[in-house]
Amino acid sequence: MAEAGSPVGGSGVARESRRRRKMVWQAWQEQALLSTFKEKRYLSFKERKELAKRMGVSDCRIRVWFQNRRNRSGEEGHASKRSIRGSRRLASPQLQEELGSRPQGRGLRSSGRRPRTRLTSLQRRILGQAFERNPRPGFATREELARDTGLPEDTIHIWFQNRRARRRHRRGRPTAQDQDLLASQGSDGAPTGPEGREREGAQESLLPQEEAGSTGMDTSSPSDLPSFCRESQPFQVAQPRGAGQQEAPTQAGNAGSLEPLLDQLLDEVQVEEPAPAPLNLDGDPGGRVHEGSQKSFWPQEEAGSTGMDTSSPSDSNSFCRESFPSQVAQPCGSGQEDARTQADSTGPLELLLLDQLLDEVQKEEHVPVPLDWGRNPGSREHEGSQDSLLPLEEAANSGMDTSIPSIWPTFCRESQPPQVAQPSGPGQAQAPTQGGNTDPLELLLYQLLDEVQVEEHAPAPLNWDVDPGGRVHEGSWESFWPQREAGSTGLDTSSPSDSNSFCRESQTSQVAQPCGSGQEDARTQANSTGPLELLLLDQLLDEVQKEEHVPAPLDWGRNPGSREHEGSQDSLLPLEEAANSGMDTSIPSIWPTFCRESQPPQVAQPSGPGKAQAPTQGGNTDPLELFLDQLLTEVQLEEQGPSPVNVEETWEQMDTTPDLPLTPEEYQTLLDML
DNA sequence: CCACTAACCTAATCACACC
DNA sequence: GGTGTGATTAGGTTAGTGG
Repeated sequence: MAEAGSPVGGSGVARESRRRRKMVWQAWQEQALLSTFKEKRYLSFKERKELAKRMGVSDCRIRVWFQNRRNRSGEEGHASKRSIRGSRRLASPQLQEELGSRPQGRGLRSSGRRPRTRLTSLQRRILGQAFERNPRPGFATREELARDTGLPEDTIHIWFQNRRARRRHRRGRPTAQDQDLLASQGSDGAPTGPEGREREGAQESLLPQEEAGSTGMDTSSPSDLPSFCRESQPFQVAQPRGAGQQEAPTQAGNAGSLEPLLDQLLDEVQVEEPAPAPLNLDGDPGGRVHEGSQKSFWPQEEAGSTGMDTSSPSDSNSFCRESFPSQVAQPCGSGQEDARTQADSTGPLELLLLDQLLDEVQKEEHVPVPLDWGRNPGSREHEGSQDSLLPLEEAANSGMDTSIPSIWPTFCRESQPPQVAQPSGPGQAQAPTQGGNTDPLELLLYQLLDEVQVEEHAPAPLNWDVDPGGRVHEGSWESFWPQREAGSTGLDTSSPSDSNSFCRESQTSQVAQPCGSGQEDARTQANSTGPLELLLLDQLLDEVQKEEHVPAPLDWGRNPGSREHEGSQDSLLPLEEAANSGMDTSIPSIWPTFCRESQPPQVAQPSGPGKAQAPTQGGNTDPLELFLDQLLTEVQLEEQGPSPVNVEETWEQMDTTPDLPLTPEEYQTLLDML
């Protein structure tokens, strides 16, 4: 979501955090929050959603803010927040009720709560498996799961909280043995605090044998090695402390009977595959956690070397750290660690077989087991929350574009405002095929690009009305409530249903947030899920488009320079400046880049490399492919050694392709950019 | 270093669906 | 009514940021 607030963490190369990027409220936002808080200390789900929508942030931010605010303003009418544990409850509902500040009093009416999410078996399975791997997923992992399941990240978060709580509850307090063990590890039994947390994580992680045993497994088997061992996660040692171990995978068991067994089996299959990244000792199996791992960042230099704009404001680091959903299809699993290790180590077939086995055991009939559903969310489309997902048919009946590639889950399509989800938008995936191009590389390129685009360009309609003209960012609280203003701009301000909105929300974070852990995600995923060529060629297309003064909306997902304007108000590019930079400013600035994208760029595209946007008519001797291959080769050669590209020679070759009217100078420029 | 505070945690509880 | 589980709460901790 294009949150109107700004992220913090712009200074220097900050570490990637397992946490959601910290929000820095703008003055007007804070004013809005305070004002609302004065009136109501508790917001119903709808109110929260509404406020979030108006403020251009996700509602979980609102929830957290109110949570913290209540917690810190106890003196305003509450018993001290420092009240002892036992009396904790006295300060809550009843007191709130007395104060009359809680809307529903005891027992929130259903209308005041988020509609209960009904998880499908598949979603449960996904989450369950993720939980097995890591009961405390970090933000990035939760985002991954959110994408995989089609659930809001917030819901994922809550699910994990509940799951942990219930597991603890079922296990009961640590046994004397456990306590002895813990004591031997220097724990003091406190449930919280740095040591407490660490120990708690250890506690969870030290129980698997017991659980494995309870499932009837041979606990002496090497396969019982905790997942953190298999994942080379010495979190008990390497994890500094506190939340640092949140991502540390534990192999705490599933309370179920057969499921853990099968999950374990799945793990073993994975273990048999190539060894997991052993270098990631920072608690992130795939280097995703970024806890001290330089590699896990999107290094400026790397970005620069790819031609990305690395001159972005200091904030760029932080906004890049933001949630970043991997724009490219992710492998299944709990998180990015899967994206890197599991993706490599677990074949879809294995997942399929095991999933099927799981299905049979669970007698979950009629649940389609997608082949590598992690990469093909389309299979999951119908698996989403019943409350929140709009059935495809319904979406189609409502006039929505349902032809968007299956990579985009239903909730995404749902969020595509009709005026946005036009054929030429993300749906460009069809363009090449419509053009009759049968070139496999190009088709692949288009396909992958479109899938990436579709994910990257998920619209955040909820928030556009917040800032139709960028005014919201000017800090006027008075002008903040935007509904009517948005309406006056002609934007669709019709309030979506709650379920829709929170679905959209789950995705907006994927959209507007440029690229978060993301930047590297985009890159690594591109690397991991697509051919290397994709990245290079994609970049090339970007540059060509820029060169030709064609905005490259398709790629802002990989181009922080352009994506910045989606996020914080600090990074909004004035129209003027945008115009000067060659951007298409004929479209209202509020309309995200991908909207401009819907103005068929492929039509306006001149010939040449830029025509990659449009299907070529050629056959196997497709000039685009020749051209791109040539460039790719040259780029690779250039990377390998100092041997300069022979422009003239290349040009001669290119010259044989009638559709590439680049001059040698232009071509050289192109190469330079690469 | 310290204050501030968003993000996160646990524990308890509510609310609702399902049996 | 019991159970399971998603959602919410209070109260506390963690960690990033800025003074």
